Amino acid sequence: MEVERVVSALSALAQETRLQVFRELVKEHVPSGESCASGCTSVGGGLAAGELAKRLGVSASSLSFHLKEMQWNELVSSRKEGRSVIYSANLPAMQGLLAYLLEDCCGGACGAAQWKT
Amino acid sequence: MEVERVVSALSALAQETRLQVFRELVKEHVPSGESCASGCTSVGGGLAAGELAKRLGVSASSLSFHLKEMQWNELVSSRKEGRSVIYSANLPAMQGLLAYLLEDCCGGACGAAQWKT
DNA sequence: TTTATATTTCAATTATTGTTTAACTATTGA
DNA sequence: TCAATAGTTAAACAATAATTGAAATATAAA
Repeated sequence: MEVERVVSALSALAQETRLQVFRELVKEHVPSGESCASGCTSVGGGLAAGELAKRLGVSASSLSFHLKEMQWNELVSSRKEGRSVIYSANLPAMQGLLAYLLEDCCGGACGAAQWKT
Repeated sequence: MEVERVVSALSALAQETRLQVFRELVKEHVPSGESCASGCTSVGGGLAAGELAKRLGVSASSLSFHLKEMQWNELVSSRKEGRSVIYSANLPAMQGLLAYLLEDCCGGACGAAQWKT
């Protein structure tokens, strides 16, 4: 991963609303392959933009701005469902970012911290 | 770690010059307890502000601005040596940040990614 | 259809960041 | 002491980023 992309991805997380968005979406994540329990409303996991806005207490348009930023950086992806847009966390992207920081910014120097598998 | 501090630390890394500074400093890191090889100029590891500025090709004052930001976020620390100020990476802080992201932002969901010890 | 809901887009505005230049402080060495 | 070196600070400016409110788009429901 080149420094420029890393900086961009970090910027996408370095903002209160966006970090909260990511945390909410991780909570709602449903591992691919697994089906969710009965009563589950959003097949495939994720949250509608409106639900996110409600939970975080931000305006729809402000949230939309932030989601766009995160999507550009591939931290989240979206799908349309009815009249909602469901956003979900892109965990592999986060893994990639963490792997870079661990390897390139902690290096061998960060003895205790290792990436397992 | 509370979200606010995490956002602040991420912001400190989410900038080209500052990320490069951190990478340079990690390269120059000398694990505490270990002494460096003969010919080693900077006992304790780290780099002088001027040397950093030269390597990254930024002005002294601009670098100083960025170093202050990083120091505020405890990503680097400094000591005075003669008329130089030697900066070094604060790896435990980086570890803490990565631990937070791994646990709170990848959660159980980030199956493959684990923090070892 | 018409109306209501969900979300995005745009323009205007405000707030936050980063760069530059010049002045300032501290330390060393002639 | 005086000049040179190493860094920091502060003010002015430029560039980016975030919020707001209104208008636009798309889908669903009456």
